[in-house]
Amino acid sequence: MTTDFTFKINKKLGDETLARTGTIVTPHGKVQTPAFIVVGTQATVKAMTPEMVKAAHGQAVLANAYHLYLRPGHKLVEKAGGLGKFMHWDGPTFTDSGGFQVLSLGSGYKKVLPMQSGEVAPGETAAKPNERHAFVDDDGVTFKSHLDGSEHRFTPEHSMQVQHALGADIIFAFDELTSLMDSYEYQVESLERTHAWARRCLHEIEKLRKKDHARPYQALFGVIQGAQYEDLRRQAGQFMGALPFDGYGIGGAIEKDKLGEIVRWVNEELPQDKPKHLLGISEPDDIFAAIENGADTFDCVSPTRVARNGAFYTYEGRRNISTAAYREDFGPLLEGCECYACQNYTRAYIQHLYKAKELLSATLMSIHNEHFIIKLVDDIRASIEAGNFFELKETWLDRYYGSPKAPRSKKT
RNA sequence: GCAGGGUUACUCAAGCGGUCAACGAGGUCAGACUGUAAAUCUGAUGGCUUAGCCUUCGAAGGUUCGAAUCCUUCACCCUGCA
Repeated sequence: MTTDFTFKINKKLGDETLARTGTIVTPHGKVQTPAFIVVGTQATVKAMTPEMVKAAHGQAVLANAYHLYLRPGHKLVEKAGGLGKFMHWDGPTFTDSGGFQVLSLGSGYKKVLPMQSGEVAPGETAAKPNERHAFVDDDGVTFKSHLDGSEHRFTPEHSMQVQHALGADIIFAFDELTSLMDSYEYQVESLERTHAWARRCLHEIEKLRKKDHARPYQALFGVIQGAQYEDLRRQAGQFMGALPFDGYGIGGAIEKDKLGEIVRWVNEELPQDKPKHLLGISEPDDIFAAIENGADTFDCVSPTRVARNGAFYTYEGRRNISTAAYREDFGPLLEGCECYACQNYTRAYIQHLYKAKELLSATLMSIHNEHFIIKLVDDIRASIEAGNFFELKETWLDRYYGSPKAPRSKKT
């Protein structure tokens, strides 16, 4: 079995930061980092074809093991020739482990993913047992399917088997994602569990790699948890850093104000020569903060979700297309933008599509938003190469968050 | 001409003596969305000097402590019978 997965650092910004550029090589192609990885949970980037994703300069796509296990089934995807072949995406692919659903269907059920600390009694979790769809124990997680209520069990071994069948180039260890609403005591307990699971994932993937040695190598990324606590994050970085993962995910409950710090804590403990993926983040200020502190890749549902719900990115902040001001605006979503939507359609037309609930508005807005965030990360990569990262950061963020009417991202 | 039914806010539509500035839906306006239970959710939607006040339920008059709700007349619409 050959390890056709490598990561090479191309350029470090300097000694004062952890920012760097690099190249991840996978069996399905390269990813130039920093890179924004487009999310396609159910083996589709919602409202977009893979060709559109490519045209928006998407380098890789991330799908979800939990969703594909439930439907259409990981075995079916395997029969189809794997995730990429199944969805007609020939570039690099990632899969998430189902760990996020431990939170979204469990502790954080109906609470989304709060980016601020809450107050919960010691030992408590955010959601009460009777209001959740996922139940964690030391061995794994029992889910009630959001599709039909049927019961399913995910263990670290099972997540590896599912992700192995899906066949993505980069897969994630099964972790427990906690909420900032959970108590410190619970975070400690959960972290121990995630670490025990990490070892089991490594063990299982080794078995699977040996069994199917002819298959392309799947890189396994361990996930760093520890919520908003420096001691836990550093401890997690040390523990996971000592294990033979191909890269690392930085996940879980991240307090927005501390995002840069948290990424730094973790990256100061982890081996420098491994790629770091920050899970589920794409707000511009967060991206700058994360890259400055050593994150190499990101993924996030936000660009497409927000697009479907009528918001689009501009250099002056995020705007809602439905607003009356755009009714007779015959300019593009963003002046000068090179995406397909901006090259061919007007705000007035897209507003009409959105208000008429026409599917095409989701497509056009998604194309624009993905293009915008991908380009932001691409521009940041170029600025690191050129040595003007901090100039870009200052002017870009000032314009985005400082412009009138721009909705400032929540600071609480 | 006779008999019956109807007219409520931008639209549709509840209400049938006080708890009604008036349910609900749509529309409109604004906002949120960070490893997707999300093409979803939240708020506002008569006016104002907004913990209160003022003006509204086809029009005018009346009954009543009190009327969108009851009575009278008028206007317009619908359905039968002539």
